[in-house]
Amino acid sequence: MAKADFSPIADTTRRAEIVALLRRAILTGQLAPGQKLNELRISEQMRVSRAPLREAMRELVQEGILTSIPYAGTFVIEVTAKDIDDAYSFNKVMDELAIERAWPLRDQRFFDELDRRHEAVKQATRALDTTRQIETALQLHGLIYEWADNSVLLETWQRLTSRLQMYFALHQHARNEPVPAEDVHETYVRLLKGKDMRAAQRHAREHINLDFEELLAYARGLEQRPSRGA
Amino acid sequence: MAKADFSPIADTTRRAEIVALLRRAILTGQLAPGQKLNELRISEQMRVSRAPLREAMRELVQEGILTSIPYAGTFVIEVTAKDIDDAYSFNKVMDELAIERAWPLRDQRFFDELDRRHEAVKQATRALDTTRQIETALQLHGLIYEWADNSVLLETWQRLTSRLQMYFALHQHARNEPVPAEDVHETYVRLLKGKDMRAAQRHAREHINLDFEELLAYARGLEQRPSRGA
DNA sequence: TCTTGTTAGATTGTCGACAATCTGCTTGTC
DNA sequence: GACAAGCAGATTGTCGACAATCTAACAAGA
Repeated sequence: MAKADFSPIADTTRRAEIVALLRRAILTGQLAPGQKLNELRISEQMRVSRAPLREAMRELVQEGILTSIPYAGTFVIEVTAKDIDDAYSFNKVMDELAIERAWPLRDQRFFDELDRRHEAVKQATRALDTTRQIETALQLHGLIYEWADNSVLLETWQRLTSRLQMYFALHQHARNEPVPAEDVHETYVRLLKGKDMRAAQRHAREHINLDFEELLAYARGLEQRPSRGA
Repeated sequence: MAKADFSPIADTTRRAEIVALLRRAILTGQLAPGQKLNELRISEQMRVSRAPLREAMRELVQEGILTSIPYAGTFVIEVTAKDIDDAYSFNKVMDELAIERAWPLRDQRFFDELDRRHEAVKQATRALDTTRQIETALQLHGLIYEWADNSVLLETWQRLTSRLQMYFALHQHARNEPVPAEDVHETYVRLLKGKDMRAAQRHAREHINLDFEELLAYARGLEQRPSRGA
Protein backbone atom coordinates (compact mmCIF):
# COMPACT_ATOMS: atom_id res chain seq x y z
CA MET A 1 0.00 0.00 0.00
CA ALA A 2 1.34 3.42 -0.96
CA LYS A 3 1.93 5.76 1.94
CA ALA A 4 -0.49 8.66 1.55
CA ASP A 5 0.53 11.08 4.31
CA PHE A 6 -2.25 13.64 3.86
CA SER A 7 -2.17 16.93 5.63
CA PRO A 8 -5.16 17.87 7.76
CA ILE A 9 -8.18 19.40 6.04
CA ALA A 10 -8.32 23.16 6.27
CA ASP A 11 -10.61 24.67 8.90
CA THR A 12 -13.72 25.52 6.97
CA THR A 13 -15.45 27.59 9.60
CA ARG A 14 -15.89 31.31 9.14
CA ARG A 15 -14.59 31.76 12.65
CA ALA A 16 -11.18 30.36 11.74
CA GLU A 17 -10.89 32.60 8.72
CA ILE A 18 -11.91 35.63 10.71
CA VAL A 19 -9.27 34.83 13.30
CA ALA A 20 -6.65 34.64 10.57
CA LEU A 21 -7.80 37.89 8.97
CA LEU A 22 -7.90 39.82 12.22
CA ARG A 23 -4.58 38.47 13.42
CA ARG A 24 -2.93 39.45 10.18
CA ALA A 25 -4.45 42.92 10.35
CA ILE A 26 -3.10 43.40 13.86
CA LEU A 27 0.33 41.92 13.26
CA THR A 28 0.93 43.97 10.15
CA GLY A 29 -0.13 47.14 11.88
CA GLN A 30 -3.26 47.73 9.84
CA LEU A 31 -4.99 47.91 13.19
CA ALA A 32 -3.04 50.21 15.47
CA PRO A 33 -2.44 49.56 19.18
CA GLY A 34 -5.24 50.90 21.33
CA GLN A 35 -7.66 50.95 18.43
CA LYS A 36 -11.20 49.83 19.12
CA LEU A 37 -12.75 47.07 17.04
CA ASN A 38 -16.33 47.92 16.14
CA GLU A 39 -18.18 44.64 15.82
CA LEU A 40 -20.96 45.87 13.56
CA ARG A 41 -18.64 47.63 11.16
CA ILE A 42 -16.19 44.73 10.88
CA SER A 43 -18.94 42.13 10.50
CA GLU A 44 -20.44 44.16 7.66
CA GLN A 45 -17.09 44.57 5.95
CA MET A 46 -16.41 40.84 6.19
CA ARG A 47 -20.00 39.96 5.21
CA VAL A 48 -20.35 37.86 8.32
CA SER A 49 -22.67 37.97 11.28
CA ARG A 50 -21.45 39.11 14.66
CA ALA A 51 -21.56 35.66 16.27
CA PRO A 52 -18.48 34.11 14.59
CA LEU A 53 -16.73 37.48 14.71
CA ARG A 54 -17.20 37.71 18.45
CA GLU A 55 -15.97 34.16 18.93
CA ALA A 56 -12.92 34.98 16.87
CA MET A 57 -12.26 38.04 18.99
CA ARG A 58 -12.54 35.99 22.16
CA GLU A 59 -9.77 33.75 20.83
CA LEU A 60 -7.51 36.67 20.07
CA VAL A 61 -8.14 38.11 23.51
CA GLN A 62 -6.88 34.88 25.03
CA GLU A 63 -4.00 34.92 22.56
CA GLY A 64 -2.99 38.21 24.13
CA ILE A 65 -3.15 40.64 21.22
CA LEU A 66 -6.62 41.96 21.96
CA THR A 67 -8.07 43.13 25.23
CA SER A 68 -11.72 43.31 26.13
CA ILE A 69 -13.71 45.48 28.53
CA PRO A 70 -17.33 44.39 29.10
CA TYR A 71 -19.88 46.69 27.51
CA ALA A 72 -17.09 49.03 26.40
CA GLY A 73 -15.41 47.20 23.56
CA THR A 74 -12.48 45.13 22.38
CA PHE A 75 -9.19 46.86 21.64
CA VAL A 76 -5.81 46.09 20.16
CA ILE A 77 -3.35 45.85 23.05
CA GLU A 78 -1.22 48.85 23.84
CA VAL A 79 2.52 48.32 23.64
CA THR A 80 4.64 49.68 26.46
CA ALA A 81 8.40 49.61 26.76
CA LYS A 82 8.01 47.32 29.75
CA ASP A 83 5.99 44.83 27.73
CA ILE A 84 8.79 44.62 25.23
CA ASP A 85 11.40 44.38 27.95
CA ASP A 86 9.46 41.60 29.67
CA ALA A 87 9.10 39.67 26.44
CA TYR A 88 12.80 40.16 25.80
CA SER A 89 14.11 38.79 29.08
CA PHE A 90 11.64 35.96 29.00
CA ASN A 91 12.65 35.08 25.47
CA LYS A 92 16.31 34.89 26.45
CA VAL A 93 15.68 32.16 28.97
CA MET A 94 13.31 30.31 26.67
CA ASP A 95 15.86 30.34 23.89
CA GLU A 96 18.52 28.75 26.03
CA LEU A 97 16.11 26.04 27.01
CA ALA A 98 14.94 25.46 23.45
CA ILE A 99 18.47 25.18 22.08
CA GLU A 100 19.47 22.86 24.88
CA ARG A 101 16.55 20.55 24.23
CA ALA A 102 16.69 20.67 20.45
CA TRP A 103 20.45 20.21 20.31
CA PRO A 104 20.70 16.41 20.64
CA LEU A 105 17.69 15.99 18.33
CA ARG A 106 19.19 17.79 15.35
CA ASP A 107 19.27 15.59 12.26
CA GLN A 108 19.38 15.99 8.50
CA ARG A 109 15.73 17.06 8.36
CA PHE A 110 16.52 19.76 10.90
CA PHE A 111 19.41 21.13 8.85
CA ASP A 112 17.37 21.01 5.65
CA GLU A 113 14.50 22.86 7.27
CA LEU A 114 16.93 25.35 8.74
CA ASP A 115 18.29 26.12 5.28
CA ARG A 116 14.82 26.31 3.80
CA ARG A 117 13.67 28.89 6.32
CA HIS A 118 16.89 30.81 6.06
CA GLU A 119 16.35 30.98 2.33
CA ALA A 120 12.81 32.29 2.89
CA VAL A 121 14.18 35.15 4.98
CA LYS A 122 16.73 36.04 2.33
CA GLN A 123 14.09 35.98 -0.34
CA ALA A 124 11.78 38.29 1.61
CA THR A 125 14.74 40.57 2.22
CA ARG A 126 15.56 40.73 -1.49
CA ALA A 127 11.90 41.43 -2.26
CA LEU A 128 11.95 44.30 0.25
CA ASP A 129 8.84 42.80 1.84
CA THR A 130 9.33 43.91 5.44
CA THR A 131 6.22 42.21 6.79
CA ARG A 132 7.18 38.90 5.29
CA GLN A 133 10.74 39.40 6.43
CA ILE A 134 9.68 39.65 10.06
CA GLU A 135 7.41 36.67 9.62
CA THR A 136 10.05 34.45 8.07
CA ALA A 137 12.71 35.51 10.55
CA LEU A 138 10.46 34.48 13.42
CA GLN A 139 9.76 31.18 11.68
CA LEU A 140 13.47 30.58 11.28
CA HIS A 141 13.92 31.32 14.94
CA GLY A 142 10.98 29.09 15.85
CA LEU A 143 12.58 25.98 14.43
CA ILE A 144 14.50 25.24 17.62
CA TYR A 145 11.21 25.35 19.50
CA GLU A 146 9.57 22.96 17.10
CA TRP A 147 12.52 20.61 17.46
CA ALA A 148 12.76 20.83 21.23
CA ASP A 149 10.03 18.21 21.57
CA ASN A 150 8.20 19.98 24.39
CA SER A 151 4.59 20.90 23.77
CA VAL A 152 4.41 23.51 26.51
CA LEU A 153 7.58 25.20 25.35
CA LEU A 154 6.39 25.29 21.75
CA GLU A 155 2.97 26.59 22.69
CA THR A 156 4.48 29.34 24.80
CA TRP A 157 6.73 30.35 21.94
CA GLN A 158 3.82 30.51 19.54
CA ARG A 159 1.90 32.72 21.90
CA LEU A 160 4.88 34.99 22.31
CA THR A 161 5.48 35.07 18.57
CA SER A 162 2.26 36.94 17.93
CA ARG A 163 3.32 39.76 20.13
CA LEU A 164 6.91 39.79 18.93
CA GLN A 165 5.73 40.06 15.35
CA MET A 166 3.49 42.94 16.34
CA TYR A 167 6.31 44.73 18.12
CA PHE A 168 8.74 44.40 15.26
CA ALA A 169 6.10 45.36 12.72
CA LEU A 170 5.35 48.51 14.68
CA HIS A 171 8.99 49.33 14.78
CA GLN A 172 9.53 48.79 11.07
CA HIS A 173 6.37 50.69 10.29
CA ALA A 174 7.54 53.65 12.33
CA ARG A 175 11.05 53.79 10.95
CA ASN A 176 9.91 53.09 7.44
CA GLU A 177 13.47 52.28 6.50
CA PRO A 178 14.63 49.90 3.84
CA VAL A 179 15.49 46.46 5.08
CA PRO A 180 19.12 45.78 6.03
CA ALA A 181 20.84 44.15 3.11
CA GLU A 182 23.38 42.07 5.01
CA ASP A 183 22.33 38.70 6.22
CA VAL A 184 22.14 38.87 10.02
CA HIS A 185 21.08 35.24 10.34
CA GLU A 186 24.15 33.74 8.68
CA THR A 187 26.01 33.24 11.95
CA TYR A 188 22.96 31.94 13.77
CA VAL A 189 22.38 29.23 11.19
CA ARG A 190 26.06 28.31 11.09
CA LEU A 191 26.27 27.92 14.86
CA LEU A 192 23.14 25.78 14.98
CA LYS A 193 24.83 23.46 12.52
CA GLY A 194 28.04 23.36 14.52
CA LYS A 195 29.23 21.48 17.57
CA ASP A 196 29.39 24.16 20.25
CA MET A 197 26.01 24.43 21.95
CA ARG A 198 27.06 27.11 24.41
CA ALA A 199 28.25 29.28 21.56
CA ALA A 200 24.90 28.92 19.83
CA GLN A 201 23.09 29.87 23.00
CA ARG A 202 25.35 32.84 23.53
CA HIS A 203 24.87 34.08 20.00
CA ALA A 204 21.10 33.64 20.12
CA ARG A 205 21.02 35.75 23.22
CA GLU A 206 23.24 38.47 21.83
CA HIS A 207 21.62 38.49 18.43
CA ILE A 208 18.21 38.94 19.97
CA ASN A 209 19.76 41.55 22.15
CA LEU A 210 20.54 43.84 19.25
CA ASP A 211 17.09 43.67 17.71
CA PHE A 212 15.44 44.28 21.03
CA GLU A 213 17.62 47.19 21.99
CA GLU A 214 16.43 49.10 18.97
CA LEU A 215 12.85 48.16 19.69
CA LEU A 216 13.16 49.27 23.29
CA ALA A 217 14.65 52.60 22.35
CA TYR A 218 11.79 53.14 19.95
CA ALA A 219 9.15 52.19 22.49
CA ARG A 220 10.68 54.38 25.18
CA GLY A 221 10.60 57.25 22.75
CA LEU A 222 6.92 56.62 22.15
CA GLU A 223 6.13 56.84 25.82
CA GLN A 224 7.51 60.34 26.10
CA ARG A 225 4.77 61.56 23.82
CA PRO A 226 1.93 59.04 24.05
CA SER A 227 -0.32 59.04 21.01
CA ARG A 228 -3.97 58.14 21.00
CA GLY A 229 -4.89 55.02 19.04
CA ALA A 230 -7.00 55.98 16.02
CA MET B 1 -8.28 62.52 51.13
CA ALA B 2 -8.60 58.96 52.39
CA LYS B 3 -6.99 56.31 50.24
CA ALA B 4 -9.79 54.23 48.75
CA ASP B 5 -8.02 51.30 47.05
CA PHE B 6 -11.11 49.60 45.63
CA SER B 7 -10.94 46.25 43.95
CA PRO B 8 -12.19 46.02 40.38
CA ILE B 9 -15.90 45.53 39.78
CA ALA B 10 -16.87 41.94 39.09
CA ASP B 11 -17.38 40.97 35.47
CA THR B 12 -21.11 41.14 35.03
CA THR B 13 -21.35 39.25 31.77
CA ARG B 14 -22.77 35.77 31.64
CA ARG B 15 -19.79 34.78 29.56
CA ALA B 16 -17.36 35.44 32.39
CA GLU B 17 -19.41 33.42 34.85
CA ILE B 18 -19.71 30.55 32.41
CA VAL B 19 -15.95 30.55 31.94
CA ALA B 20 -15.47 30.36 35.69
CA LEU B 21 -18.02 27.57 36.06
CA LEU B 22 -16.62 25.47 33.25
CA ARG B 23 -13.02 25.98 34.35
CA ARG B 24 -13.87 24.88 37.85
CA ALA B 25 -15.72 21.83 36.55
CA ILE B 26 -12.72 20.81 34.49
CA LEU B 27 -10.06 21.54 37.10
CA THR B 28 -11.88 19.63 39.80
CA GLY B 29 -12.39 16.65 37.55
CA GLN B 30 -16.16 16.92 37.30
CA LEU B 31 -15.57 16.90 33.58
CA ALA B 32 -13.23 14.07 32.71
CA PRO B 33 -10.43 14.29 30.12
CA GLY B 34 -11.66 13.46 26.65
CA GLN B 35 -15.24 14.16 27.55
CA LYS B 36 -17.35 15.99 25.00
CA LEU B 37 -19.18 19.16 25.96
CA ASN B 38 -22.66 19.18 24.50
CA GLU B 39 -23.58 22.81 23.93
CA LEU B 40 -27.34 22.39 24.02
CA ARG B 41 -27.35 20.34 27.19
CA ILE B 42 -24.97 22.63 29.07
CA SER B 43 -26.74 25.79 27.96
CA GLU B 44 -30.04 24.36 29.19
CA GLN B 45 -28.52 23.34 32.51
CA MET B 46 -27.05 26.79 33.01
CA ARG B 47 -30.20 28.52 31.75
CA VAL B 48 -28.19 30.44 29.20
CA SER B 49 -28.27 30.64 25.44
CA ARG B 50 -25.58 29.00 23.37
CA ALA B 51 -23.95 32.27 22.26
CA PRO B 52 -22.20 33.21 25.53
CA LEU B 53 -21.52 29.55 26.22
CA ARG B 54 -19.73 29.15 22.90
CA GLU B 55 -17.71 32.30 23.50
CA ALA B 56 -16.73 30.96 26.89
CA MET B 57 -15.64 27.69 25.34
CA ARG B 58 -13.54 29.53 22.80
CA GLU B 59 -11.67 31.17 25.66
CA LEU B 60 -11.02 27.88 27.38
CA VAL B 61 -9.80 26.37 24.13
CA GLN B 62 -7.22 29.13 23.90
CA GLU B 63 -6.44 28.63 27.57
CA GLY B 64 -5.46 25.10 26.64
CA ILE B 65 -7.81 22.99 28.73
CA LEU B 66 -10.38 22.42 25.99
CA THR B 67 -9.84 21.37 22.40
CA SER B 68 -12.20 21.93 19.53
CA ILE B 69 -12.81 20.11 16.26
CA PRO B 70 -15.05 21.93 13.77
CA TYR B 71 -18.50 20.36 13.38
CA ALA B 72 -17.47 17.55 15.72
CA GLY B 73 -17.42 19.15 19.14
CA THR B 74 -15.39 20.61 21.97
CA PHE B 75 -13.65 18.25 24.35
CA VAL B 76 -11.72 18.35 27.61
CA ILE B 77 -8.06 17.82 26.74
CA GLU B 78 -6.59 14.38 27.15
CA VAL B 79 -3.67 14.10 29.53
CA THR B 80 -0.68 12.09 28.42
CA ALA B 81 2.44 11.30 30.40
CA LYS B 82 4.41 13.37 27.92
CA ASP B 83 2.19 16.40 28.54
CA ILE B 84 2.96 16.16 32.22
CA ASP B 85 6.63 15.62 31.58
CA ASP B 86 6.74 18.62 29.23
CA ALA B 87 5.01 20.82 31.77
CA TYR B 88 7.39 19.57 34.42
CA SER B 89 10.65 20.37 32.66
CA PHE B 90 9.32 23.69 31.47
CA ASN B 91 8.23 24.57 34.96
CA LYS B 92 11.69 23.86 36.34
CA VAL B 93 13.29 26.48 34.14
CA MET B 94 10.50 28.97 34.72
CA ASP B 95 10.85 28.58 38.47
CA GLU B 96 14.51 29.38 38.41
CA LEU B 97 13.81 32.49 36.40
CA ALA B 98 10.95 33.57 38.65
CA ILE B 99 12.96 33.16 41.83
CA GLU B 100 15.90 34.99 40.32
CA ARG B 101 13.75 37.94 39.31
CA ALA B 102 11.62 38.05 42.43
CA TRP B 103 14.59 37.68 44.78
CA PRO B 104 15.78 41.30 44.95
CA LEU B 105 12.19 42.54 45.09
CA ARG B 106 11.22 40.66 48.24
CA ASP B 107 9.95 43.01 50.93
CA GLN B 108 7.75 42.89 54.00
CA ARG B 109 4.60 42.66 51.90
CA PHE B 110 6.10 39.67 50.11
CA PHE B 111 6.85 37.85 53.35
CA ASP B 112 3.41 38.64 54.75
CA GLU B 113 1.71 37.37 51.63
CA LEU B 114 3.93 34.29 51.69
CA ASP B 115 2.79 33.51 55.23
CA ARG B 116 -0.83 34.20 54.37
CA ARG B 117 -0.83 31.77 51.48
CA HIS B 118 1.11 29.21 53.43
CA GLU B 119 -1.53 29.44 56.12
CA ALA B 120 -4.25 28.91 53.51
CA VAL B 121 -2.60 25.67 52.41
CA LYS B 122 -2.33 24.43 55.97
CA GLN B 123 -5.96 25.26 56.59
CA ALA B 124 -7.12 23.39 53.49
CA THR B 125 -4.96 20.48 54.58
CA ARG B 126 -6.54 20.41 58.03
CA ALA B 127 -9.99 20.59 56.46
CA LEU B 128 -9.11 17.60 54.26
CA ASP B 129 -10.29 19.63 51.27
CA THR B 130 -8.05 18.20 48.56
CA THR B 131 -9.32 20.43 45.77
CA ARG B 132 -8.71 23.55 47.80
CA GLN B 133 -5.36 22.20 48.92
CA ILE B 134 -4.15 21.93 45.35
CA GLU B 135 -5.50 25.36 44.57
CA THR B 136 -3.86 27.04 47.55
CA ALA B 137 -0.57 25.23 47.03
CA LEU B 138 -0.42 26.54 43.47
CA GLN B 139 -1.25 30.02 44.69
CA LEU B 140 1.55 29.81 47.23
CA HIS B 141 3.87 28.72 44.51
CA GLY B 142 2.62 31.47 42.19
CA LEU B 143 3.72 34.26 44.51
CA ILE B 144 7.24 34.31 43.11
CA TYR B 145 5.75 34.79 39.66
CA GLU B 146 3.59 37.65 40.81
CA TRP B 147 6.61 39.24 42.42
CA ALA B 148 8.98 38.71 39.50
CA ASP B 149 7.63 41.83 37.80
CA ASN B 150 7.44 40.32 34.34
CA SER B 151 4.06 40.27 32.66
CA VAL B 152 4.95 37.56 30.16
CA LEU B 153 6.38 35.30 32.83
CA LEU B 154 3.31 35.75 35.03
CA GLU B 155 0.93 35.17 32.16
CA THR B 156 2.73 32.01 31.14
CA TRP B 157 2.60 30.74 34.71
CA GLN B 158 -1.11 31.40 34.92
CA ARG B 159 -1.72 29.49 31.73
CA LEU B 160 0.34 26.60 32.98
CA THR B 161 -1.42 26.68 36.35
CA SER B 162 -4.71 25.62 34.84
CA ARG B 163 -3.21 22.49 33.48
CA LEU B 164 -1.14 21.75 36.56
CA GLN B 165 -4.21 22.01 38.72
CA MET B 166 -6.01 19.63 36.40
CA TYR B 167 -3.15 17.14 36.49
CA PHE B 168 -2.87 17.13 40.25
CA ALA B 169 -6.64 16.96 40.68
CA LEU B 170 -6.77 13.94 38.42
CA HIS B 171 -4.05 12.33 40.43
CA GLN B 172 -5.68 12.98 43.76
CA HIS B 173 -9.01 11.89 42.41
CA ALA B 174 -7.55 8.62 41.22
CA ARG B 175 -5.66 7.81 44.39
CA ASN B 176 -8.47 8.99 46.60
CA GLU B 177 -6.04 9.08 49.48
CA PRO B 178 -6.17 11.33 52.49
CA VAL B 179 -4.01 14.40 52.22
CA PRO B 180 -0.48 14.17 53.61
CA ALA B 181 -0.46 15.53 57.10
CA GLU B 182 3.09 16.87 57.21
CA ASP B 183 3.71 20.31 55.89
CA VAL B 184 5.73 19.92 52.71
CA HIS B 185 5.90 23.67 52.10
CA GLU B 186 7.65 24.57 55.35
CA THR B 187 11.13 24.40 53.85
CA TYR B 188 10.11 26.21 50.68
CA VAL B 189 8.74 29.15 52.63
CA ARG B 190 11.76 29.25 54.93
CA LEU B 191 14.22 29.28 52.03
CA LEU B 192 12.32 32.05 50.26
CA LYS B 193 12.70 34.12 53.38
CA GLY B 194 16.41 33.38 53.68
CA LYS B 195 19.54 34.70 52.03
CA ASP B 196 20.61 31.87 49.76
CA MET B 197 18.94 32.22 46.40
CA ARG B 198 20.60 29.20 44.83
CA ALA B 199 19.38 27.04 47.69
CA ALA B 200 15.84 28.27 47.15
CA GLN B 201 16.07 27.51 43.45
CA ARG B 202 17.46 24.09 44.12
CA HIS B 203 14.76 23.25 46.61
CA ALA B 204 12.00 24.50 44.34
CA ARG B 205 13.28 22.24 41.63
CA GLU B 206 13.60 19.19 43.86
CA HIS B 207 10.35 19.78 45.66
CA ILE B 208 8.49 20.01 42.39
CA ASN B 209 10.39 16.96 41.33
CA LEU B 210 8.81 14.77 43.97
CA ASP B 211 5.25 15.80 43.22
CA PHE B 212 5.76 15.34 39.53
CA GLU B 213 7.39 11.94 39.82
CA GLU B 214 4.27 10.59 41.43
CA LEU B 215 2.10 12.26 38.81
CA LEU B 216 4.18 10.81 36.02
CA ALA B 217 4.07 7.33 37.42
CA TYR B 218 0.32 7.62 37.63
CA ALA B 219 -0.04 8.93 34.09
CA ARG B 220 2.25 6.27 32.67
CA GLY B 221 0.12 3.67 34.38
CA LEU B 222 -2.95 5.15 32.76
CA GLU B 223 -1.46 4.85 29.32
CA GLN B 224 -1.01 1.11 29.64
CA ARG B 225 -4.76 0.69 29.78
CA PRO B 226 -6.29 3.77 28.13
CA SER B 227 -9.83 4.53 29.27
CA ARG B 228 -12.49 6.16 27.17
CA GLY B 229 -13.67 9.56 28.38
CA ALA B 230 -17.36 9.32 29.28
C1' DT C 1 -19.91 -11.12 3.75
C1' DC C 2 -18.11 -7.00 2.52
C1' DT C 3 -18.68 -2.68 0.43
C1' DT C 4 -21.19 1.34 -0.98
C1' DG C 5 -25.10 4.59 -1.12
C1' DT C 6 -28.91 6.59 1.38
C1' DT C 7 -31.33 8.57 4.99
C1' DA C 8 -32.76 10.23 9.61
C1' DG C 9 -31.31 12.19 13.76
C1' DA C 10 -28.43 14.89 16.45
C1' DT C 11 -25.06 18.56 16.93
C1' DT C 12 -22.41 22.41 15.59
C1' DG C 13 -22.05 26.86 12.89
C1' DT C 14 -24.33 31.08 11.60
C1' DC C 15 -27.81 34.56 11.34
C1' DG C 16 -30.92 38.49 12.44
C1' DA C 17 -33.40 40.69 16.18
C1' DC C 18 -33.93 42.21 20.90
C1' DA C 19 -32.24 43.61 25.63
C1' DA C 20 -28.77 45.75 28.58
C1' DT C 21 -25.34 49.03 29.06
C1' DC C 22 -22.44 52.96 28.15
C1' DT C 23 -21.40 57.78 26.36
C1' DG C 24 -22.18 62.36 25.33
C1' DC C 25 -25.36 65.96 24.87
C1' DT C 26 -29.11 68.65 26.30
C1' DT C 27 -31.91 70.67 29.67
C1' DG C 28 -33.21 72.59 33.84
C1' DT C 29 -32.02 74.46 38.27
C1' DC C 30 -29.32 76.96 41.60
C1' DG D 1 -21.61 79.77 34.84
C1' DA D 2 -21.50 75.28 37.39
C1' DC D 3 -23.64 71.10 38.17
C1' DA D 4 -26.88 67.28 38.34
C1' DA D 5 -30.67 64.77 36.00
C1' DG D 6 -32.36 62.85 32.13
C1' DC D 7 -32.67 61.70 27.39
C1' DA D 8 -31.06 59.88 22.64
C1' DG D 9 -27.87 57.39 20.00
C1' DA D 10 -24.62 53.98 19.46
C1' DT D 11 -22.51 49.68 20.88
C1' DT D 12 -22.08 45.43 23.27
C1' DG D 13 -24.35 41.22 25.32
C1' DT D 14 -27.85 37.72 24.74
C1' DC D 15 -31.47 35.12 22.63
C1' DG D 16 -34.10 31.88 19.63
C1' DA D 17 -34.32 29.99 15.04
C1' DC D 18 -32.31 28.29 10.79
C1' DA D 19 -28.53 26.25 7.86
C1' DA D 20 -24.54 23.24 7.35
C1' DT D 21 -22.31 19.28 8.75
C1' DC D 22 -21.37 14.97 10.96
C1' DT D 23 -22.61 10.21 12.75
C1' DA D 24 -24.67 5.98 12.74
C1' DA D 25 -27.98 2.90 11.20
C1' DC D 26 -29.93 0.67 7.42
C1' DA D 27 -30.58 -1.07 2.69
C1' DA D 28 -28.89 -2.59 -1.83
C1' DG D 29 -25.65 -4.62 -4.70
C1' DA D 30 -21.39 -7.28 -5.94
